[in-house]
Amino acid sequence: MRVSREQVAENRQKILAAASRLFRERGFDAVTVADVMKAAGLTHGGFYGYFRSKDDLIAQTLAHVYAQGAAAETDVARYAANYLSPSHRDNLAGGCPTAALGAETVRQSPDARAAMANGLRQQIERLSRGIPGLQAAQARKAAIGSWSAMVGAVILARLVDDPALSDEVLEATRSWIGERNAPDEKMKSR
Amino acid sequence: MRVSREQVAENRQKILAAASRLFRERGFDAVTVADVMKAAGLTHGGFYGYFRSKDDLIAQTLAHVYAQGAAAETDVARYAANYLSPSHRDNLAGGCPTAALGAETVRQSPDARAAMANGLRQQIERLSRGIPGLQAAQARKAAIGSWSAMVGAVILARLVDDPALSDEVLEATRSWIGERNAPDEKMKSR
DNA sequence: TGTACATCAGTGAACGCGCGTTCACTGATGTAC
DNA sequence: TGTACATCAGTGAACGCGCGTTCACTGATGTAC
Repeated sequence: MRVSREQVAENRQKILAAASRLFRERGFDAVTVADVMKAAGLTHGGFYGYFRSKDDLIAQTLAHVYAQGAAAETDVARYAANYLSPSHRDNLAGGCPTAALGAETVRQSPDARAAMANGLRQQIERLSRGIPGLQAAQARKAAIGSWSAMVGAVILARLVDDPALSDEVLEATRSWIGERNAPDEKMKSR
Repeated sequence: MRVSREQVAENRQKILAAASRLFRERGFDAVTVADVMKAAGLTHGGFYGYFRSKDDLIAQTLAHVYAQGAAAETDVARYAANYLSPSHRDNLAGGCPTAALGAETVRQSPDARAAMANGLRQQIERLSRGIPGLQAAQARKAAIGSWSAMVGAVILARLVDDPALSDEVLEATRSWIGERNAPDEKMKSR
């Protein structure tokens, strides 16, 4: 049964949205083409009308998720407070794709890695603008360091099975980043 | 053909060593039981004499890799310089298991997560001792923050397809951590 | 210490099963007149 | 604008294939005397 052009465009978005959530939640390998199509309300046979292969879906999903993520610009401390919250840690499917999928992407196709790398460049620039009172080069360095710490902390907090330690990793990293990027408070901590 | 007790113990070590390298290099899902046994010089059928299942192998491999990793204690700056080097980034199979497998471990068995969590506790304590001139609570916080940044930076540097950006992520994070933990140099950077 | 037998580590064929992918078919949409 | 036909998005069965796991068998090791 053929479907209208608008429906095709809409189905494409549904597939990408479903893939985006499922990949983040379970990882690339554990999600099947049939899982994605079912979550998008379709059957698996139609998949190859939209994508050349599962690898193609992975690359396009990453490109899609970073293309729409031009989030509002805040300062690093506020951004980190949200990023390093327990609710973000517990929200795998809806959370940061870099924290959920970054480590697996090393072993994915060149297109998938390129999409992830673009997401990283975008994020470094966004965070650089959110660090006040520093020269551009210093701000960029602080953005990279802060982002590394945020991504690492969420990954560590997620793998830990002890809730107290998991909370501590988030909170300690948030505080540590804050001291580093807010010169006024830095002195008080000593 | 039966084999001596010593040979059994040695084979067990070979299987764990092979699994440890292969898992870090390709991830848990992409490595097959047959791959591991072949790398250990055995055939796949014998696997279930050593482990109850592939999940059991994963958990025991993680426990094994963290049990032997009681590395010498250095200060954080020196540790970070090694950890954030291009050679560590490029050495997936022989590098840090947390950076290679941490993100995937969220979706693994409780035993696997417990082994990873133990590795994290061990690492936090080790790094805490490597931060001079701070109270215990402050040193622990700095250890957690520094470790988050190291793990995050290696993951980001590995996924990026642009060598210059990858090097920059490592170097910026190394420098950023150094400024934070070495009070003398911190002032010069402003 | 030497011999006879029981044990069991390792082998490789075989098993279900689920995956990515293909394909003949269907019927609603889009187009030509 | 209405009608007739071509197009093609979606369906679901089917395909190889490789995976984790099982199992009957082999023959060297360990043990009892």
